[in-house]
Amino acid sequence: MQDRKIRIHDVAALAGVSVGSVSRVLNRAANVSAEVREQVERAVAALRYQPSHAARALRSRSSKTIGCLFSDVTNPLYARAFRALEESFRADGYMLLLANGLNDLERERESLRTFALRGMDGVVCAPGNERDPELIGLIDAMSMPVVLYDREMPTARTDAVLFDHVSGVRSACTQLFALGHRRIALALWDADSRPVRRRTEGYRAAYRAAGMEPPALILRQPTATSSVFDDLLRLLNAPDPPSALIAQGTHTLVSALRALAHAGLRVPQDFSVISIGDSDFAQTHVPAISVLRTNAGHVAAQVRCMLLERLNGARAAPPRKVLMPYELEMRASCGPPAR
Amino acid sequence: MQDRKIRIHDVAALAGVSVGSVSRVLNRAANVSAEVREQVERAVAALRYQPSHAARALRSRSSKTIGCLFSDVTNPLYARAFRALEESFRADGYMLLLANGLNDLERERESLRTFALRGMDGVVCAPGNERDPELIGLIDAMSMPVVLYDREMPTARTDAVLFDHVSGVRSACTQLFALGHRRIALALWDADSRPVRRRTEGYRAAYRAAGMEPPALILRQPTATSSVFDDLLRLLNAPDPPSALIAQGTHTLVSALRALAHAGLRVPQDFSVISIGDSDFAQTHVPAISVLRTNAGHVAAQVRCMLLERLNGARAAPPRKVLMPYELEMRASCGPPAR
DNA sequence: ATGAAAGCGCTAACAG
DNA sequence: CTGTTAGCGCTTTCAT
Repeated sequence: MQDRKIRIHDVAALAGVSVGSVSRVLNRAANVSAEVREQVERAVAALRYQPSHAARALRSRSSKTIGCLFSDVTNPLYARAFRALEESFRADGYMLLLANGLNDLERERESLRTFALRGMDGVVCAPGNERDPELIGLIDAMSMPVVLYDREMPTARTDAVLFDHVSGVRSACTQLFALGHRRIALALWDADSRPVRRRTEGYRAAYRAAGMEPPALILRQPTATSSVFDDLLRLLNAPDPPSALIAQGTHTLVSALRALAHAGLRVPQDFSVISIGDSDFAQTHVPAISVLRTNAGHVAAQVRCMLLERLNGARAAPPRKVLMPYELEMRASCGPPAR
Repeated sequence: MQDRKIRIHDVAALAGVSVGSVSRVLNRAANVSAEVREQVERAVAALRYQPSHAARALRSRSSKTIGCLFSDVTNPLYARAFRALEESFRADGYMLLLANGLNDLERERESLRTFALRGMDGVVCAPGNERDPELIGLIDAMSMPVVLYDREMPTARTDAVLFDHVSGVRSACTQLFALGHRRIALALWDADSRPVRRRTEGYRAAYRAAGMEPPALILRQPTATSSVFDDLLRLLNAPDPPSALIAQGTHTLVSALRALAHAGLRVPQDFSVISIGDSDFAQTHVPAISVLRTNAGHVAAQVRCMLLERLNGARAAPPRKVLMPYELEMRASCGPPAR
């Protein structure tokens, strides 16, 4: 059985001090004599005292909990983000409530409402839809600080960490240009989301910066789990086929590799591949697949920093948007084009 | 801004009733006249009243929160489990606090302590180590109901949902026997965990039941992400090679497929493959890989049921262990052996 | 620096 | 069936 009946009062009694002093020792640790502190700590240890979280939350108006609203933890991107966030908030005594939005507006609204209701100290969220007015209104109305995770919402006056998709894709293209590639295919999901829009932007920017017209080699999948097999094969059999591919997501990557094998193309001798987003698969594939990836730890540290700053006073400061860089890790899947 | 100042008192005033009545309307909804209820509901709506979760938790001793301790959400198995649990508890107003144990004993202990401290109404956990005495002690000492997720802990007197690894692997073997296979390799991680032990057991049982001696075709990887490439290749080049493989985890599966391709074996014409655990990869691979899988939704429903039953009185009932069946979904990766 | 006392907002026990 | 009241366990003034 848990020692569920030991209250701060008992500790005070055993230590021979007042409950106020015990509370002071437990919390800010200022204005307490060394003597009292020691007595209290001894009593706490002896009784195995554990302060009641609920009482604390009620009185201090802080639940020491961060609400996370992601579309789906089953997506490794968010699973890693969650793990990193948990890690970065752990030392501060925060725990994370996780809710899956599943791209369902009503669900996302409900989760946000629940977060408000439960008095989350902060919220990090990545809604499926960046433009729903009700969702924006809800976020703007949140009384606790919110950080948007790679989302930009029209009028939401909140902080955001944004992945630098433009530079990421641009540098991948530039890298491939340097190897001699001129026709690079880009496979994305067809969602009208910031990441997809920005990646397209980076792709075009790279071509323009290199003095070329962006080619019509962008493949758009309807969902994250649809195959690019047929589409890529068509491109490969058309005149003037691509010699390289930048593919978003493991799923796309796998089906693309299958299409390449089917077409009799070897990686990297005949065709180069870069994946957006790292995975065990990309790492252990033979040849290992080059990837464009963000550092979940860095991103989480940034989120933590923004949230804690707001919590420590800067509630009304203007919203900040921080751009997180992509790293391009070149592995064996890239080489000069065949010829 | 959130309407953070509206208290139950305000609602009572507006509705012209007492706070007690408001509370009754909000909660059990018994012993309230239709008239009062309507007044209260009107007032709640008008004021957009949201009861304070902290106050509720403090007074009613229920946080409406379930703690989940999994080794790593980054593992799709647990990500899916979490999502299913969230779904099954949502309707009851529970939210889930998720902690990653990362197979680190100290971390797991700390998470469990935090769960206790924060007054979780229930806990579902899958510790990395099933035998650590301190962890067992901690779990036994939890004051709220705990459900072990595919773990068996020596003396922990808690409920558990257990996957039926024995029957699962046995049926996979039997299925392969029926196709004509006699030499089936089994690739597992080398963890001394219940799942691994049970799978081995099922494998042996299948052979014995078929009147054969279990062959020395079990491969053990040190970690979940190590490759089986070399080991499988060695087996394939040895005398009397296997004609089928049952592989645990996507990682193992991928490296195994690579080894098969390397050895010039086609799936399923020359070699059959069954994966333990489903994945996008298994589904979209060509040929699609047969899988042994559990239904996360059913499992979650079972967990919910066990937890709620305890919460509704049966606190002291003897611990129950429920075996969850594996489903064998045969896909294109299996066929009769070559010859 | 410390103690006493006043709540935080709600539920539950008890009157009526 | 409804109102009143006493806390849940803690933090935080306010005196001292």
